[in-house]
Amino acid sequence: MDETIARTRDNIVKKQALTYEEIEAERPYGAVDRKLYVANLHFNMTESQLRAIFEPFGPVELVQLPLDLETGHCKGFGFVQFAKLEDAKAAQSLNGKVEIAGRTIKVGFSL
DNA sequence: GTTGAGCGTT
Repeated sequence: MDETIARTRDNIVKKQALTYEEIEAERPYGAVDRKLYVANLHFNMTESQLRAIFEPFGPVELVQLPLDLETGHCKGFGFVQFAKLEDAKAAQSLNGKVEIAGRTIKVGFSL
């Protein structure tokens, strides 16, 4: 009986681990529901600049600016992930309203 | 050292 319990426990552990990996596989870029896609950025925009723009809405968990490994510059778009969904929704209102380095940024939820 | 719609390397 003890062995059965131990085996069941192991199965539960493995099941949880598998489920976690499945989640990771389905969400390779993290919490997409709390992440905003920010486009029309100036090419020398940096993560700290981007963070500074969105932080007033709430805690920013993650800022990503995919870099072109050839030039080392950002591709002109990025991602801002908030700790709370409500903050992300509030920050979405910046779409078309904020101009940085002469360019009006686009803000929308990540795909 | 340039460009300009779009959804990402870890």
